[in-house]
Amino acid sequence: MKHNGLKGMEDILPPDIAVWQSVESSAREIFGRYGFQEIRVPILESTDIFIRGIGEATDIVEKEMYTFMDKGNRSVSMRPEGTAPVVRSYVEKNLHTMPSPQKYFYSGPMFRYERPQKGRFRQFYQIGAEAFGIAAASMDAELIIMLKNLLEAIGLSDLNFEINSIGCAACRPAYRSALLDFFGDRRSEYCPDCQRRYETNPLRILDCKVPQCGQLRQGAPTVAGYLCEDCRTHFDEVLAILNSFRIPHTLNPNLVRGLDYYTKTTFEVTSEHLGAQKAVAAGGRYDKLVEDFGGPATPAIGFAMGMERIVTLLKERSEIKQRAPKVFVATLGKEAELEGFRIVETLRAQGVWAEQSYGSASLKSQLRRADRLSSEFALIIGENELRSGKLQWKDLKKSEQGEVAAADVVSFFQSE
RNA sequence: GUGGGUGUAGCUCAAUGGCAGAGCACUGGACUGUGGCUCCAGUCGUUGCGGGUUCGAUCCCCGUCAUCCACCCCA
Repeated sequence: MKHNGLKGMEDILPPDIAVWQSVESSAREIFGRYGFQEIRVPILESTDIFIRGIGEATDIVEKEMYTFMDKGNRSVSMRPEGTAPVVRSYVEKNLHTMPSPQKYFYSGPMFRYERPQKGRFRQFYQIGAEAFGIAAASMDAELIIMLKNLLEAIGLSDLNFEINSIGCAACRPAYRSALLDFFGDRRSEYCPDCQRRYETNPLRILDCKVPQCGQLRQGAPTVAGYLCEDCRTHFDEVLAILNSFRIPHTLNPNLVRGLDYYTKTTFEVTSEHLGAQKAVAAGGRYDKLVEDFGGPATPAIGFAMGMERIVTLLKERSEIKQRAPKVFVATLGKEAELEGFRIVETLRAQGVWAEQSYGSASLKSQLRRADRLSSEFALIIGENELRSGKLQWKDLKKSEQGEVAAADVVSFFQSE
């Protein structure tokens, strides 16, 4: 009986895994320089932290969560994103008592029950960063610059940075009602999805892809005109810093983040080389969330990167190189086999990747295996070599061969 | 949840209403202790599954499942 993995759940195998590891280690390295420390939070959380955090009326909460009752009859959910659990932890562990800002990053799987498509999976991996305690625009800018530095470090420099401000609790209601007024006039002419959005999330009408809707919304009020004094100056400062650091970015007044908790700055990094799911990273400020979770009023901002999408781009850009052993030890006869095993272990103990041939086979087939592993060298041990104490080495790339004393094998391969 | 494309060997894909194929990969040999290149041979299939039409279906029809892409939504 053959079993299949679940829909939208992918295996990550070598050699791809090397790309994942290199992105993760770059993230660790660069986040570290910015003072972001790793935080590991559970995959399973009480359902209500996502309802509170992401928003009751969002698709994620309404229809995409893996939610079930545990054996204690509590409703639990597999995390569909990382911010809500981190905020829960920040509040629960009283991390606001630590010096501000507190900066954290996380890495791991998220789960959403959606139809898979290019760049979208039911289990997908995010690396995210969250900074708590600073309201200043320099925090926004620092986070965006850090993200850019990371993406460039891993070899992605042709990405689009889009940025917007969606206001705060003080100014968003006015903007929202202005939009409702505008859309309401010709509401029946919009697509069915937009008519639904009119009720659920009118800001979404702004980035509807239906051409008809694009026409109709010409002249719609923009968020810029409705930002309050505080949001306006904050956004201007963010942009001013990005400009002074020469960080290319596009103002996108239609950039609407779907999660309820966002305030003020929102941003998204997209690629032209992906399918419809082209956002490789996205984030924004969420100045009210900590308070909503029962903590002290604490401004915060964060982002998350979609690992699969980043790995897709990196794989397009360069061949993944297979790891290959330094030396493959081929042996003939029982005695040589044991001696070979000893040498392999000695090499490994000294940090050299060595492979052995596991039992008897013709020398030909052993060398064929060495070649298939792309081993750099073969080391041949047979009766002659045992007798003389001189082992045959062969450089499989250059097709050169020579001998080396058994006692010198380690230094030979270490220096080669 | 909605719409469309695709399901044939381990992989990439042919084929015809009439015996299911190729390339790659794999194993062995040519080469008895020397890989790659070449040549030769060999292994691998309920043509996704179920039903229907037909003398006969991998092909046509219906259903179903899987998968991919797109919508919705989102990293």
